Amino acid sequence: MTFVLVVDDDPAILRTLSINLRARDYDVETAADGRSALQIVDERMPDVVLLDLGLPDIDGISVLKRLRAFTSVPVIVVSARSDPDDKVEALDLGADDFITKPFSIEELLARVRVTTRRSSVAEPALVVTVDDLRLDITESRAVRAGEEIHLTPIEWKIVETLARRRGRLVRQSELLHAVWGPGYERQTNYLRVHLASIRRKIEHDPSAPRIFVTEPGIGYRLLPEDS
Amino acid sequence: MTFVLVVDDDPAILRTLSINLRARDYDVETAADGRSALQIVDERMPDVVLLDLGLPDIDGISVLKRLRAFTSVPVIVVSARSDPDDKVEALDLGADDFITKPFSIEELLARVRVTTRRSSVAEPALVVTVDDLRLDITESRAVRAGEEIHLTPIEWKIVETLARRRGRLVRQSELLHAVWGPGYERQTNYLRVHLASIRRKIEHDPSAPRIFVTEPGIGYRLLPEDS
DNA sequence: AAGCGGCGTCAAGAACGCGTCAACACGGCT
DNA sequence: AGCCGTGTTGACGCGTTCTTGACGCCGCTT
Repeated sequence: MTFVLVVDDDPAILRTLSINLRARDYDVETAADGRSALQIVDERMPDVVLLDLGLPDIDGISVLKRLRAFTSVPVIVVSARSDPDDKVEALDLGADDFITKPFSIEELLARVRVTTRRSSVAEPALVVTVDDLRLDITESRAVRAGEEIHLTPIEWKIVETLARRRGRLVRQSELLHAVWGPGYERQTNYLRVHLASIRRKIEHDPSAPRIFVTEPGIGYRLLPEDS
Repeated sequence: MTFVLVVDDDPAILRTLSINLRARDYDVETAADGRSALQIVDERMPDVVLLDLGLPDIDGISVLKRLRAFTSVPVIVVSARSDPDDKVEALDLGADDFITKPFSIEELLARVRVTTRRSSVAEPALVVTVDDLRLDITESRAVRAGEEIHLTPIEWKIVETLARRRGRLVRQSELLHAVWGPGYERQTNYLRVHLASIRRKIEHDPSAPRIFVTEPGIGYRLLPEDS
C-alpha cells in the first residue's frame, strides 16, 4: 500500500486530506510540525510527502532542505503562498510539485498519482518459507525444491490472508469475509474444500497438516516463523 | 543541450517562451498545432514538451494520448482552462505537470527544471532478449533474427509494462490501468485480444506461449532473464 | 454408549476465465 | 471516396475452477 505523509499545522486540513486519501486506500500518517515530520520520514520512509510551508517550529523550506539532505522521497509542497518566487524556491530546492491553497482535492489526488506513478511504488515482498517451500504472496508464486506449484486465485486469497497474520489465528468468519466478501461468513464448507486442495498441493502429508493448522470450531492458522 | 518542444496556437506565447528558454540556453523548437507537434516528436525526441490544450487541429488531450502511446517524454500541460477536471484528466493520461495561464515565466522555468532534473537521473536502456528475439523498449523496436517485427502502440504499452517488471507477475487490473488508464480495470477481454496478437507476432508457438505467460485468474508475466 | 457437531474427502454439475475468431468502427493515407 | 491498419466488441468452445451435496470419521457432550 502506498504510504503518504501529510504535514500541515492546520488540523482541519490534516483531517480532510487523511479522510480523502484513506478513502482511496492510501496508508496515511500526519505531522503537525517540521520536527515530527522529519522523525516520521526517518523512521518509516513515505512514498510521498505532502508538505505545507507554514509550520510552527521549523520553516517548511528548511524541512524540505533537510529532507533532501538524506533522501529523494517525492515531495509535493502544499502552500497558501501563491507568490511565484516561493514556488521557484521550493521547486529548485528539490520539491517535485507545488500546489496552492485553496485547491481541489481531486487535483491534489491526481498529482499524488503522478508522483507515485513515477516511482512506481514497489510493494514490499511478502514471502513465507517453510523448509524447502517458498510462498511469494505478492508474486503469487509457490515453489518447492525448484518445483513450481500452481494455486488457484481463491487458494491464493486464503493463503494471503493467513500469511498476513502469520502464526496468529484467523477466524472462519474473517477468512470467509476476506476471500468471498460480505455475506459468506457462514459458508464454512467452502473453507473445508479449499483448505483441502491447498494442503494437497503444499503439505508433505495432507492428512496431517503442519503448515495450515485447523483450530476446531474457531478457524485456521499458518505455521509461525521458526525464528 | 536540453531540447524543449513548445506547442501552442498563440504565436505571442510561442515567441515569449522561445525567447525566455533560449536565454537560459535551452534548444527550443515550436509547433502551432498537434499534427506538427507529433511529427517533431517523432523526428527528434525532445527532453520536455510544453503542451497547450487548445489547438486548432487535434485536441490537446488527444495529442497527449498519442504521445503516450509511443513515448514517455515528460509533458507539461500549459492551459488556459483551470477546471480541476481538466487537470485531473491530463495528469491521469500521463502528463507530468499542469500549469494554468496566465503563469509566471519563472514558475514555468522552475517546473521545466524539475522535470529535466528528474529524467537526467535516467533509466537504463530497457532491452529484453530471448533466444534470437530482441525487444528494445525505449526504442520501440522488435527484431528476431534480423527480421523486423511490427507491434502496434497498445501492444508496445503492454510489452513495456511487463518488461519493466520482467519476471514478476503483473495483475490484470494493473496492466489495464497502465495501458488504458483509470476506469478500464475490468475489461479483461482487451488483454485477451491484444495478448493474442502479441503472441502471434512474437512467440514461436503462439498456442504454447513461453515468453508471455498467463497466470490464470491473476495476470501475466514476462519470462525472467535466465541469468 | 449413543448422539451430535465439526471436519476432511470425494464426485458431479455449474460457472468462470482464457484463447480464438469474426464483425464492426474509426482515423489516416493515397 | 476507398483502402489499410488498429482497436473494440460480442460470440463460442474448451479446460479449469468453484460450488454443492453426500458421506464417513473423530472427539466431545450428554
